[in-house]
Amino acid sequence: MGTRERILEASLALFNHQGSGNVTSLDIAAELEISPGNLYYHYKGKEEVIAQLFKECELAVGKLLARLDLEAISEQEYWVFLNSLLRVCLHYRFLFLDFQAIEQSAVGHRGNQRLIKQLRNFTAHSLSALQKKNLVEMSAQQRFELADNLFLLGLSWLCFETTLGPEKEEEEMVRTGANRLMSLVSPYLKRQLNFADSAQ
Amino acid sequence: MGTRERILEASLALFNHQGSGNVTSLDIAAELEISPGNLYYHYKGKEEVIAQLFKECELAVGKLLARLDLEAISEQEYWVFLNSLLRVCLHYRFLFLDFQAIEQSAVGHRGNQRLIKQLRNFTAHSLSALQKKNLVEMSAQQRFELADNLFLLGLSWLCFETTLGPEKEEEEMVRTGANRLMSLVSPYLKRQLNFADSAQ
Amino acid sequence: MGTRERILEASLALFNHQGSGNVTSLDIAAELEISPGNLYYHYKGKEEVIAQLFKECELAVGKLLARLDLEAISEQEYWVFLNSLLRVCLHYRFLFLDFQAIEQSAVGHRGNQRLIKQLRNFTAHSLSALQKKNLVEMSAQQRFELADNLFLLGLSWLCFETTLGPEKEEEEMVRTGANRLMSLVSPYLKRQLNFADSAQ
Amino acid sequence: MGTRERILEASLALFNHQGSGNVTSLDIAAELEISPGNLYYHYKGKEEVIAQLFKECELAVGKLLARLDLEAISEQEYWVFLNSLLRVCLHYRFLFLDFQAIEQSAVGHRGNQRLIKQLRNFTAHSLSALQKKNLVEMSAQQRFELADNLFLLGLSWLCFETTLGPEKEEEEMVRTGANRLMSLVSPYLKRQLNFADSAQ
DNA sequence: AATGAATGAGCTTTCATTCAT
DNA sequence: TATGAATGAAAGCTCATTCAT
Repeated sequence: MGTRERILEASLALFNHQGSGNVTSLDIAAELEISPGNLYYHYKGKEEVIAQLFKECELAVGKLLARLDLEAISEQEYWVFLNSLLRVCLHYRFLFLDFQAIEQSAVGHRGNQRLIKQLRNFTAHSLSALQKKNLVEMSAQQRFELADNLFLLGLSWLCFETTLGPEKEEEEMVRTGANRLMSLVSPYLKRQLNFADSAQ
Repeated sequence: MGTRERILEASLALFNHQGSGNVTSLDIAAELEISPGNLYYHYKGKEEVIAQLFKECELAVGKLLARLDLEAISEQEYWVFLNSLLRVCLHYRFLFLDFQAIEQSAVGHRGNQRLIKQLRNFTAHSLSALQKKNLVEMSAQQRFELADNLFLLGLSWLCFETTLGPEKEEEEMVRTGANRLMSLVSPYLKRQLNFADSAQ
Repeated sequence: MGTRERILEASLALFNHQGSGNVTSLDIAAELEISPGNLYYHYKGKEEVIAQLFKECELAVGKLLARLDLEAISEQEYWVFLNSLLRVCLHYRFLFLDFQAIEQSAVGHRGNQRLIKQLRNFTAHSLSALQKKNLVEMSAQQRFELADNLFLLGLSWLCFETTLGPEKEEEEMVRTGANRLMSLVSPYLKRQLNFADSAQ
Repeated sequence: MGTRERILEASLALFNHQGSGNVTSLDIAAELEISPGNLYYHYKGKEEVIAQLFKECELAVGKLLARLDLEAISEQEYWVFLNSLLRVCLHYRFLFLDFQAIEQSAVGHRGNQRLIKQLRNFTAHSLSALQKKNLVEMSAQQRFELADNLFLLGLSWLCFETTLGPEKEEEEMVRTGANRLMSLVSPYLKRQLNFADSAQ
């Protein structure tokens, strides 16, 4: 793997564990055992590394959402999709945990708003699709509130699982998160959804 | 008001708006138009200011929770209480928004865990009380999940309201937050709760 | 003398001797035996020090020129004045020697152009005054050329005296420079000017 | 053209436009679209490039002066020669503009002094020749002063034309410079010199 | 209590230069 | 010849903290 990629990888790991504000560019260089000059040869600074990671995350989320046809997919497929989405967010979790810091940086406001919008659209559309399939029963007001709550819980779950809770395997964390989200929807369901195959 | 208090006040305002990581001790001194030396006369540093604010917050939450007898209070009283609790969290919101940063500081881990525990206990006990009064109907598993979700939403609502959403009055924000929490409980309620008087 | 002033003084000396490009902010701090942090406490950086010195120079030149009434003064007075002006330029000579470097800096273009304009105006007005007093005889074209040449020689004399020539006392240098300028005018003079008293 | 030559050419252009101090070795490599390694394959560094350019300039000036027989040439020939000399100085102008920087470099002092000496000799000899031909009338003192002034103006004219004045064609600049120098001599001339043919 | 100049450690960044390929 | 990743020294700058007054 090239140094450019190794820098991203190591930075992501450090950012996720210590928060981007607690990691200096020398830390990253030291972790990779490269010189500070070499780091700056590949990226103009920590800012640019974060920006690149942000792009990666946005791209990954975008790709997932692009190929999603909420009205066509089965319940099992939806469950798999939800897990994938949370997996991506977990992978780039420092972006969500250090929200305020990122917000004030160069990537900043614009990028965040775009990403957030995509995720909020996803929760809203998910509920709409459920309703069209006559799987849930709720008022427009309830649907609106629930979509927001799902989105927020999707973000904060990261915080809970990584900062507050006990250490877990990533996959275990993803599953827990997805279940947590589904538990918000479940009281409105007309029947139990069938996730049998995938929710091993 | 004494300088010690003014420092806390100004620091809190700056921390809440810019994130504790983006505020230097000189910023605080400048805001108050006092010398940096004077700041250090009163507190050993930014860390100690944060620690003091943390203590204040913990104390405020503790006081609220101490005089709460969940089984004895009316629905209106509960509503009032919930608003008060969120008001306190909103007041000290940087503590929750900069969670990871605080976690790594001197106040750090211990304190956070204590505060978090108190809040999680509160959501769990609230649901227990509702159940004892036969106002909700849910399984033990559901109760457990819902308590966790309430707690998480209580935390993340802060992030949403202050960083993501449009600017609002503090009281407006508190009410929105409380409603958001209640919307999580409402599908399980046997009857609409009566918050009429206080939810002006 | 305060540290702010001592910084200016030491910087000016270093800049004049080594060229502003060959002096680092640490050099200045070392020269004064103060910490780099202290230097930055007083000035945001080398740029700001240069900007301040530039302002001082511009002010000094401006003050001299402001109280000059070319048509009213005697030949002796003019000679004294010319010496004063060259003394100021010599004092801040790095500004003229590192012209290109300054030009590209923050103070840069604007400031330089202003200062240059003042000095060029001075040479042009000087010749006009001489002509009004019927002391010189030249065509408009000649006057224009000579004014430009005087100005250029006034600038380059600094280079010659400090970089190329042998070391001299400042006062000696000033006198040499003034004589050099006068030697450009002398072929056009109808009679020898009387600087006797002051040209000690 | 070989890479060695292209490096000199590109460096000269960059140095002339931005000043040698504001051009890094990476800038030069980037301008040529070659790798920094390749630059260092041909020259040990920026210093050596400057040294080489200095040599070229000294050589060019030397050649011009070597084949000059001041007492034998016509007025037209002298005019052509003067233009050639200024053309060379203009071509390598950064050497004169960044005088102080060059002075402190490896090429430095020695080289500068040699080059300067050649040029000063030229102005002095030019005036002597004019006098021998009985074309000017001046005292020894005047001749000495004028020679110095011509030399200084020859240097500073570069600064004026490139940094201060409006943009011009190179040939236009050369002609302006030569005229400027002649205007210094003209008051001493017994008759107008005949440059008719060449001063198109 | 309060001031504000001073410190020094450590961070970010730049750049001339090297070296394996 | 040429590449371009890598190095390391040094510059610029920030900031928590101290200290004499």
